[in-house]
Amino acid sequence: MTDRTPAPTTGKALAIAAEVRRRIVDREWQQGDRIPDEADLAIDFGAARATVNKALQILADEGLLERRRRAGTRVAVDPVRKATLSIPILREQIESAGMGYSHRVVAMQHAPPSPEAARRMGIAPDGPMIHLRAVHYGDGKPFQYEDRWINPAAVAGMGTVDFRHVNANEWLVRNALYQRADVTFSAANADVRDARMLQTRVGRALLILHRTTWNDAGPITTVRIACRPGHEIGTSD
Amino acid sequence: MTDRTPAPTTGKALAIAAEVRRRIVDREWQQGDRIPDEADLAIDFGAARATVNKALQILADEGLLERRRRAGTRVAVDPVRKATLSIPILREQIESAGMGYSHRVVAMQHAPPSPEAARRMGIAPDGPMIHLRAVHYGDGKPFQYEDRWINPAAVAGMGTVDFRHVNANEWLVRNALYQRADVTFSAANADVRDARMLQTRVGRALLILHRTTWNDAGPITTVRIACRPGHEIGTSD
DNA sequence: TATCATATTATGTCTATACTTATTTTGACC
DNA sequence: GGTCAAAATAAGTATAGACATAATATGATA
Repeated sequence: MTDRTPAPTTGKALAIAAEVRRRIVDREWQQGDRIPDEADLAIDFGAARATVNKALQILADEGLLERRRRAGTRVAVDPVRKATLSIPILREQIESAGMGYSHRVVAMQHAPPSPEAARRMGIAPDGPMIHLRAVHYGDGKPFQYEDRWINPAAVAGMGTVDFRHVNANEWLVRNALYQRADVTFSAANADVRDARMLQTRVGRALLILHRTTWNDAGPITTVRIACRPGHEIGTSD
Repeated sequence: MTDRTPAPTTGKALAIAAEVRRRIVDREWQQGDRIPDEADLAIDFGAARATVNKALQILADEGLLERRRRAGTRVAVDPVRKATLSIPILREQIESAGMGYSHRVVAMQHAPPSPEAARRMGIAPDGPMIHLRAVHYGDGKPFQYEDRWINPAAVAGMGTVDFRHVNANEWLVRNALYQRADVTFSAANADVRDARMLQTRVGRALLILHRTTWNDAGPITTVRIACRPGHEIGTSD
């Protein structure tokens, strides 16, 4: 968090991107300004146009530039930069923190999805699904309580898996690659069940993460994850 | 094969990426497998190696492939795919929902940062900063309560701005481009002040967003945003 | 003056080639 | 068998050239 290399200058394209970024941040090129075209920049920087193109693409992806054919490249007026959020497998997170990971399935049954689960998956609440509730522990202390619905129709071979003994998240990550995912953050006061599972008081504010994934065959799984009190999830860019 | 175009496959590189993604998702190439090298794929797909390289880079960025020089390209064992989180300007969010936006500064003073603010900015809590508290409304109802510290040393010309009348977030977005940002999500029970500002009860679970930005000159601003009860922030990929 | 077809232009994309770099293979040598 | 240096290899990156495409600028026409 503390080391902040101002110029990650490995590679000519990245060096050019860094220099252009500096000019924008230092307001040499102001918001809304048209910047020189790729051909000119290529001459200025002594690089091929393809290299300049790559550099400017990077900055456009960051949201710092807006590019349109023929119209040229402009510094974005409202530079909404995007942060990348990666949700690692909890086991790895816990183990990389030097703690021992464990995991306990609290309940498992076959049932039609709850109205909310069906809404998140964007389907009618009819077909039977696997309903799983589990707690993840680090060094014996509860870290996350998950309430998950799994659509057996979405992945072949799911019928033979006993999710009472297999970590559902990890199995799904490895065996049911999704094509689209949806993640939302919210907050909720712990209800009786949340409080019991996470060993905290009813009413404590919990960070709630809803995650739903889909593939060709439809929704794969939707899960509500309640994080232990005080937990933070961060993205850095 | 060729008549099946379900994905927006404009561009040869994107088409190749889509096809490789399909092979992975359909498990023709399994996790951990080494896939053919760029030169072979270039022949298979009838493309230049640079084009295949671009396609595979996309998938590596998505987290679906792991690439190492000389060692080749493998399907990721734990395909942790990344979601992109973009935090738009609240005014735009509210106005695009067809609501009227307004904004009220509750307090503004010059003071050394709180210990927590200093910690988030990674500095010693000494120099004077601007401390601002404001509420953002949509159709007169409170949407977010923000508690912000601004470092006047980080941006030239900040001294002349009266943040009582200017939207600090928008001014900063336009005038203090950052080079690094840090965003974390957490949850908190509304304290007396949160509850008053957001017109809710003490103890309600609130989604809290901490956001800190830096440039060359050091930290620009750090803000704690308390969202109205029930608010969700989502990312989709 | 307004409208529409045409030319122009900046970015988008692909290609072929070349060279660089990290890593693994190999093989000589002890 | 073990060690280490050299060869081989696959990705990383850059380049010049080419054509495609979308948007703008221009000029002819009504």
